[in-house]
Amino acid sequence: MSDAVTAEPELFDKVVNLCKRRGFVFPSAEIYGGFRSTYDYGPLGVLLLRNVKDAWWRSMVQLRHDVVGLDAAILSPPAIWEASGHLQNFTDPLVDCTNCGARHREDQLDDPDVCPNCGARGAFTEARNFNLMFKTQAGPVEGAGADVYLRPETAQGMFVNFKNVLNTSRKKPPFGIAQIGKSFRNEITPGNFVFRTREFEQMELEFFVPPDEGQRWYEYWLEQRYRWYVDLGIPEAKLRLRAHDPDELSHYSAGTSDVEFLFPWGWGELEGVANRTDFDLKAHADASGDKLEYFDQASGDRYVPHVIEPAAGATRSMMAFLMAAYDEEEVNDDTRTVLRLHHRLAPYQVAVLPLSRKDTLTPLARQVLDQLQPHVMAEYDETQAIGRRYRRQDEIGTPLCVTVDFDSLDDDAVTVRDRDTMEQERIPIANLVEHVLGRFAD
RNA sequence: GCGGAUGUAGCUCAGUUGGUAGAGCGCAACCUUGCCAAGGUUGAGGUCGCCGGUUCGAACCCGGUCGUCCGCUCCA
Repeated sequence: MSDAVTAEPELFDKVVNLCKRRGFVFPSAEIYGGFRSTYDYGPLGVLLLRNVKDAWWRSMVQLRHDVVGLDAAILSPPAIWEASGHLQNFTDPLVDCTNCGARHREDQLDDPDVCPNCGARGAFTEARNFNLMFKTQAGPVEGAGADVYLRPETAQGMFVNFKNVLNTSRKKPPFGIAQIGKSFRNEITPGNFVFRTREFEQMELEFFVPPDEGQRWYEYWLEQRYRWYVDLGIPEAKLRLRAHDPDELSHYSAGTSDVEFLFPWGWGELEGVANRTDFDLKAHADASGDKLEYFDQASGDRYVPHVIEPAAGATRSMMAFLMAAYDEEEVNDDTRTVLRLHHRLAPYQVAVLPLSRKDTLTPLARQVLDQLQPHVMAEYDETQAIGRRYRRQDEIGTPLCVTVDFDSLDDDAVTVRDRDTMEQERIPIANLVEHVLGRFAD
C-alpha cells in the first residue's frame, strides 16, 4: 500500500499522530497554548533527526576526499546580507485591499492602483515592508548601528569563510564546504507540520568549481542527491526531479532543480540543487574588498570559482522518511503498524527484551544491553507481554529485537527477531554484536 | 493578514432541551502468563484552549482572544 503513486491525505494524520503519541515531535510551548510554526523534537525525534543529519554528513563529508565541514555563526551583521542580496530580495512590499481584504505584493501589480482580486481602485493601504529575515539587536543598547540578523540560510557562512577554508585545508577546486545548522525565515505561511517552519535546519553543501565546469557538476550533484534519498529507502515512485522555470529562479541562481517527494498533500521540495555561478563570491569580494579567488599554480589561471549548491531541509527530509516508511499490515485480524525505516535512520537499531520480568532474566538482559550499546542505539523494555513489545518497536521502526528467554540462561544464546520479516533466529550471545553489525553493514 | 473548518483525559472520541464530566485505547503497580498488541485487580491523569458576558447554574448560549488544519506571493 505504501507503493501507491497517488498522494494519501490520510497518511499525513497518521504520521503526525504517531509523532505526537510516540514522542517524535511535539508542538512547541504546548502548555502555554502552543507557539505557531515551532516544534520540539522528543526522545525518538531527536534520534531520527540526528540520524538523518549523520547520514547526510557521512555521505557528503566522511566518504569524500573533496569536502570539508564548517559550522558558522547564526548571528550575523547586516553587511553579509547586503552583499548576498537578501536584504533587498528577501523584502516584499505588501499592500492590503481595504475593499476585499486581499493582500498583494505591490511590486507584482500591473496597475499599482487596482486590486486584481475585486477590481477596486485606490483601495490599497500603504505598502508595508515584510522582510523574511529575523532581526534583533546585539549589545546592551537598543538602536541603530547594532542590528543583527538570524541567518536565513547557512550558505553565506561558507562563502564568507571561503578563503579561511582554502588557506587551512589544502583543498583546491573542485572542492566543497558542508554545513548543517539552523536557519530562520519569517515565512508568511508556515504549515504542513514540520514541512515549513520559521526555524528550520538545513544541510547545505557549497561546491566550488572552475567556471567552465559548472554545468557538469550541477548535473553530478543532482544525480548524487537523488540517489541519497533512494538509498535511504524512499521509493523512486515517490521522488522526482523538477527544474525551475527561469522566472521562478532565485536572485542568485542560473539554474535550479528540486528533488521533490510525494507528500500526502502532493509534491513538495526536499532539496534544491542550484547553480549559483560566481554570484556570491563576487558579491562578497566587491563588498568586503577581499579577493575571493583561486590561483591555479599548475595552469597559472586566476579565477572566481562557480558554486553548485545542494541545499536540503533536514526536518522536512525527516518527515519524508517517516511518511515513506509508514506501513500498516493485517496480522491475525489486527493492524500492525510498522515504520520500515532504514537501519541508519531508525531511532533505535536494537531493542533488548527479556521474555519475562522475573529477576532471573534481568541480569543477563542487562549484560546483553551493555554489549550492544557501544555499537548501536539500543532500547531496553521489560514491561508487559512480549508480543506487545514487538509491536511497539515495529511502530517506531526498530529493525531488530533481541529477546532473552529462560533457555538463554543455559545455552547463552538469544532470539533475534526481524522487524520486516517477523522471523526469528537463535544467535549465541558471544556472536551477537558481530551478527547485529553484520546486518547493518552496507 | 483574508475565507472555510476546528479546539472535552497522553491518543481517538461521547456528552441528550444549559444542572457542576464519561468510554475505548494507552500509561503505572500487583497477580497470572511466557515469542507476535493475552486475562484480572487497582491506580494516576481533565479548573471541558484562554478571557469575559448572559444565567440561580455553562463543556453546552453570546462576545473576544489564542492555537490547529485546509485554501491564496514562501521555498530547505
